[in-house]
Amino acid sequence: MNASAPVNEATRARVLAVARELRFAPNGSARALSRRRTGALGVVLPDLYGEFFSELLRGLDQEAQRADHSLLVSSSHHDARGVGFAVRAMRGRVDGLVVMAPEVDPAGLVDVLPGGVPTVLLNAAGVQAEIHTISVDNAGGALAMTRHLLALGHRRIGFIAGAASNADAREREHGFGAALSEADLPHDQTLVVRGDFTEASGWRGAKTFVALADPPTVLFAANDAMAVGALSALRDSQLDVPREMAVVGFDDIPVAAFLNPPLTSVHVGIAELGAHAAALLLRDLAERPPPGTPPRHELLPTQLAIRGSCGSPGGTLIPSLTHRTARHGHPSTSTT
Amino acid sequence: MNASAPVNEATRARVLAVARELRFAPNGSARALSRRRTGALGVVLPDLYGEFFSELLRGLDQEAQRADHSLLVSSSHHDARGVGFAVRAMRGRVDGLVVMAPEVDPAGLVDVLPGGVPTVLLNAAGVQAEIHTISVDNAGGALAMTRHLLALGHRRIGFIAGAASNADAREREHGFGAALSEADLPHDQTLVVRGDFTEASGWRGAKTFVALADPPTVLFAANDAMAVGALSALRDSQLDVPREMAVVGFDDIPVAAFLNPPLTSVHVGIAELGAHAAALLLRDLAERPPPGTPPRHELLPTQLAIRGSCGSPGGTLIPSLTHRTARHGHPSTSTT
DNA sequence: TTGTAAGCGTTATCAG
DNA sequence: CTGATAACGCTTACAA
Repeated sequence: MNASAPVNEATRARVLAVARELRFAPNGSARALSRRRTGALGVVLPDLYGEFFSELLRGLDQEAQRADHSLLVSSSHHDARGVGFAVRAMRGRVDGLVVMAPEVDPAGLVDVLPGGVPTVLLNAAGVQAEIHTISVDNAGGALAMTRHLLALGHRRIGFIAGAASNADAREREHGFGAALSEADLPHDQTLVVRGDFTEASGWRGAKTFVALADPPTVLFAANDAMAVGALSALRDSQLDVPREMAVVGFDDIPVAAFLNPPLTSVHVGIAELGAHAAALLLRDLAERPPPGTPPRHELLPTQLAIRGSCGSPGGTLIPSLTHRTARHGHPSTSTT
Repeated sequence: MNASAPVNEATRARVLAVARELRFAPNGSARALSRRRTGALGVVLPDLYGEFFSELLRGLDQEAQRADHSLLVSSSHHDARGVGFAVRAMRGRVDGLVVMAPEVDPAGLVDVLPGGVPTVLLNAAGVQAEIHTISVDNAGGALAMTRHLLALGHRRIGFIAGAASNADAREREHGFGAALSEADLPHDQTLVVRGDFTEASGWRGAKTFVALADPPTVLFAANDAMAVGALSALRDSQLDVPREMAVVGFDDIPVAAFLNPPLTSVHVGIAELGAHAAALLLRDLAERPPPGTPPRHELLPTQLAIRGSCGSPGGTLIPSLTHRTARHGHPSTSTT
C-alpha cells in the first residue's frame, strides 16, 4: 500500500480491494513509531485570539499541507514552564516544532526545548543556541512608521504600547523611541500608555489620550488590534480620523485595509512568516543537514502600508503618501 | 512516572532524577499506540482565513486544553474526497474528530468518516447517521435580523449572499427569504448578489448595489467579513452609514463591535460552538457511552447584536433598538 | 515476487 | 512493591 516495493499488479489490486472493503486506514501512531516520522509539525503559541495568529496558522498550514503534514497546535503558553510542558507533550508526535513565546526569556526558552527535533523560534531574536530563528523587524518597522509620522508633520505622537512583558511590544516601543531621539524630540512619558494587544486596551488607551489637556495629533498603536480599538474610541469621542486625530497600527492584519478609515499600518507578512517557518522545518526534514550545520537566523523586513488613517496635523494631506492604495483598484491588495 | 502503580518513594525519586538528567520525554506515538489514547482531537476545516475560524479554534483549544488534549488541525478541505483524505490521515492520531465542511453534501460526508472515532459534525444539520452534530441556527438568525430590518422600516434590503455551494450561506439566504415572504414582500432578484464570504466580495457586492437605479436602504451581508467589505465600499462611495445606506452582518466576529460604525450583526457564539464540540467529544471519551446511545443533534441559537450600523431609512433611529450597546460601557461587551 | 520476523518506545499484566 | 514479558499496529530487512 505504500508502494515501497515491487508488487504483482494482481496482488496489489486484491490487497487494495480488501482494504477498501474493510475501510482500512493505517494507524497513525503505529506508523509514526515505526518509520520515525509523524507527518505533523508542532505549533506552540501564546494565544489564539485575533487575526494575527489566524494568519500565522494559515501560513503554517499552507506550507505544511504542501508536504502532506498537519499541524499539532497548542496555545496559551505564557511562561517557560508552560512552553516546556507543551513541547514535551509533543515529543514523538511531531517532526518539527514552531515555537512563539514573546513573553518568555529566550535563554530560558532554549533550556526547555528538547533536542533532536528541528525547531524554529519565532520572534526570539538574540538566541545564541543552535536553533533556527525567524523574527519580524519590530524595531525597524516602528522606526520607519514613526519617521513617516514625523515627516507628515506630527510632533506629538501618542504611543499605545503593548505589555512590558512582551518582547515584540518592547522592540516596537524601542523603535518608536529611536525615531524620537533621531529627531531630537523629547520622550514624553505622558505620550505612552500601555495596553495588552487587545482591541479593548487600544480603546482605553485612546480615551486616555483624548482626555489629555494637550492631546497628541496621532496615535501609534503597537499592533492593529489596539489600533482598531483606538479608531472605535475616537469615533465614540466624535473625533474625525485623521483630521482631528490620526491613527496608525502595526501588523497590517487583513482587515486593516477595510477599516474606516483604512488603517495605515506596518505591514508584516504574517502568513509568509508562518509559511517560511514551516518551509525551513520541512527542508531540514527532507535534507537532514549534517550535525554542525549552523542554524538560520532570519529577520523578516516590514513595509509601510500607507492608507487613509494617518494624516498631517494641519489637515494638509500629502496625496502621494496617504492615497497610495490598491494595486488592482481594490482595498484587499492595498499594501505597498 | 505515570503514577499508575504504588512505588517506593525512594525508587520514584531515583527514576525521576535520572529522567531529568537524561532530559527524557516519553515518545507520544509509542505512548498512544500502547494506551490506545492519543491526547489529541482532530479538527478538519474548509479554511483558516479570518476571525471566524480563529475564534472557532480558540474555543476548541480552550476546552481541549482543560482535558490536556491538543488539536491536530487540517484545513482547505472543500470536497468529500479531501475531507476523507484528511480524516483518514488522522486515524490513530486523534481520539476524536471535529469536522466542518459546509461545502460538502452531509450524506456523502458521512460515507468518508471512519467508524470507531467519536465525531462531531459542525453545521451539517440534517445528517441521519449516528453522529453528533452541532449547528448554528443560520435560518433563524437571518430571519430574526430581516424582521428587525423590516421593523425599522426598511423595505428594500440588499442581500449579499455567500457561495451557493456553501450550506451555511444557503440557510442564511433562506432565512432572509422567509422573512420577506412573511411580510408579503417580493423576492426581488436584483436585490441579491452573491459573494464568497470574503471582505473583497462584500466590497464588490456593495458596489453593485450602490450602482443600482433604485438602491436598497440597507445591505444584509451573509457574514461579517463581507459586511466589513461593504462598509469599506460605502465609505469609498461617500455614503454615510447608516443614514444613506445601512449595513448588517452575520457571525458577530470580535472586531464587529469596534467597526466604524459598530456593526449590527447576528451574534453567533463561535468560540462556544468550538468549546461545545470539544466538550462533547471529551465527554464521550471519558464516559465511553454504550453502543446504541443516540447521538446529540444540537442547534446553537443566535441573538441579534444591535449596534450603530443599521438605521431606519427615514433617518428616524429607534433608540431602544439601535442603541442597545455595551453592558459594561465598553464595545467589546456590547452584544446583547 | 512473496512471506516472516524483528523492532519502533511505551503500557499493562502478571508472576515474584 | 519490583522485575519480566507480551501486546499496541505498523515498517523494514531478509530469507524463501
